[in-house]
Amino acid sequence: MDLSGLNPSQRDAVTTIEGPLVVLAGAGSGKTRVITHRITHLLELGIPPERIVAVTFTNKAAGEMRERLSAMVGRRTAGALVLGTFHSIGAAMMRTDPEAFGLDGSTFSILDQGDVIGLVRGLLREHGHHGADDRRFDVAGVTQRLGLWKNAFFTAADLEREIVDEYDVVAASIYDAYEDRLRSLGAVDFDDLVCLVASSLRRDDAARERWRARFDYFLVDEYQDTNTAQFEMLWQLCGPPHNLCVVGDDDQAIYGWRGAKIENILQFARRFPGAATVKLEQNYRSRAPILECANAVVRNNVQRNDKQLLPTRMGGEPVDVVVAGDSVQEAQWVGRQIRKLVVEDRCSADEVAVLYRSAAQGKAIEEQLQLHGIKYRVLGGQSVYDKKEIKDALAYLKTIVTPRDELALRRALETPPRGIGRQSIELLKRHAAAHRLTLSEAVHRSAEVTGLPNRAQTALAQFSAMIRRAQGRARAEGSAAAALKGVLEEIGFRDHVRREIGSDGATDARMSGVEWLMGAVDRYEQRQRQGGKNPQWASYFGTVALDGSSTDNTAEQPAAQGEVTLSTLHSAKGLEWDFVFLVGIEEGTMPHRRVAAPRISDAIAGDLEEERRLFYVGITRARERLWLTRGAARLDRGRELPRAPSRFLDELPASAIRPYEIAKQEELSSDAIGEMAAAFLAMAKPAEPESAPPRRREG
DNA sequence: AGTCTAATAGCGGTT
DNA sequence: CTATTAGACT
Repeated sequence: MDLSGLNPSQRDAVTTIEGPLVVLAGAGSGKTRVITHRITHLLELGIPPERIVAVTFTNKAAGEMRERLSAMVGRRTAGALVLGTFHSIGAAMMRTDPEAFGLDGSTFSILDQGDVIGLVRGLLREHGHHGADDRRFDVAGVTQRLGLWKNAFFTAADLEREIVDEYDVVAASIYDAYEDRLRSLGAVDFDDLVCLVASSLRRDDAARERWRARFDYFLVDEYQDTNTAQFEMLWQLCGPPHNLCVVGDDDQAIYGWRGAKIENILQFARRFPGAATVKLEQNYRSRAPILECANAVVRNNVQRNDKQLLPTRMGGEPVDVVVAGDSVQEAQWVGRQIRKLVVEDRCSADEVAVLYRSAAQGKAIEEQLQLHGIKYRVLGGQSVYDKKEIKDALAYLKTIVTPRDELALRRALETPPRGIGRQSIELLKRHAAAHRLTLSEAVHRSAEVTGLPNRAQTALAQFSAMIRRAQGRARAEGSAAAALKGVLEEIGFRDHVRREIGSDGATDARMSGVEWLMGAVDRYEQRQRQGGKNPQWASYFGTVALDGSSTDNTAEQPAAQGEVTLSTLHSAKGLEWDFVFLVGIEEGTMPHRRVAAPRISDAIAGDLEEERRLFYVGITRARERLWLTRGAARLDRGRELPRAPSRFLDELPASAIRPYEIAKQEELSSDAIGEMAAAFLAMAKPAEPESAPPRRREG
């Protein structure tokens, strides 16, 4: 093992193999190198790859790590590592050994957030909570509570201590019913993928021993963002001698709102007595002024391990603190700076990022980049799989290949509207229950169901025949993708989408998303068949449900060269760029205003220290230069309201920053030039992808 | 049952 | 301004 490229602390982190170890890895301290070297080291010691478990925060990170390791130890070995998120590893365990985790078989479906909200809405109705139909009632406030309680392993009896507000009351009243409904649907939610593993292993000695015997070494990245259930899963899986290495940074804990416990990393040594600690404080990423800002900001937090980022890259420009007249001007200014960097200074667009607190802020920047003809990609925000048209199309595919998926079938029956409404589905369900049939079987025998309106009867017969044909075709041609395509054409899916959203341009954009989906399905299917296997649809849909990273249609294509990155601060964790713009550094946005003004639907109140860490994460993404921008006013519900600078700006050291005020004059003249240039480019070479807008704006 | 219109309340982050 | 939804209408 060549350790010459590592500093002494990094070497310790790589070579301390036996027993518990916590690596406190400051931003930019070479954490990724440490992790890949550590795994390589384990493999060189002769540990079989399938006995090493490495947990990452996202599936994307897992993919990148596998890629990196492939280059170091070969594709075969890297492919054999148990590498993924807590959720994906849990899902894999549950498919391997479903009985151990209280499941009927390996074909369970995984519900995403949207599915869960729909299911809970139904339960609330059934339980007579008509308040849930009140538009001010936030169903997500209930699902959030259900998830947090489940992750804390509360029983219904434990809940009495938890109830303090009306959302607690509502959530508690359906706590058990929710679980029952999941099981009766043969479904699990995201939390179950971790919780069922943890609680089953805790309860079942045989299963615990069986699973413990499979793995020897554990590594968890981003440990500061793990929750109680994830800790428990880890605790159950890695028995003594606790060969567990966790890597993280308490200053970058930003998922408290979803139940993550910063205490997991702060008190690691208490939970694992005798644990070794390694601190990585040398920063190899950012210029000194950027680190000065980062250190000065995060020092204001109380709940943290005291540490500093020590610069190794001296010199560099001060951090620019920029104020614009309003948010539009801010976006225009950022757009122009990026054009200067990318077009005039010929910097690679890959080295530029615009980061913001909430996903919606990206839109204004997108518009500006389109104006300048600069390509970009968007991280964070809604996943493609959360979009309605994608979920609808997927529901048809599931109806064809996994007809037992009741939620999907119901969705397919209702879209597009064909005279089969909630009432008819209720009748079908009752018939199914009475005759011990699945809903799908009841649909195919709808003639036997009494009480259905004529219109529904006809529609059901048609639907049934169509699905049967599609299933036959999928089998005969070996292509479910082709069968799906046929069905979508048959039901006039395109017209349905157009009806739902109105405009033609937007319809094109959405349909290209649907086509992308069919392509992805087809690729999966062909890959499986070439390998001589049949497609494992339940597992494929599980992967899809867990893949939140794909936020645009090009996700599966090789990364195009030269794209500016737009990202939420949460999604930017772990990434870095030469040039970073942090926009909207205003009170109410950063820190978010829900910290100061919480809602009763919030299951976890906002946390100012967490907001500060988020700001810190943003600052430490930058290698060469950093701009912190804000508007003195911002459009709020159609009204322009004044905005105060973020309190975090006051925490920056004067010696490391350079204030700048955008002049009205500058904004007007340069913008006009920008527009002319963009228009000229678009006209001069309309077919050239370089100058064409990368993403269609809708409408 | 499904469609259309009008009103209204909302603008955190994600596996 | 926008997405969402309640309620009237076909």
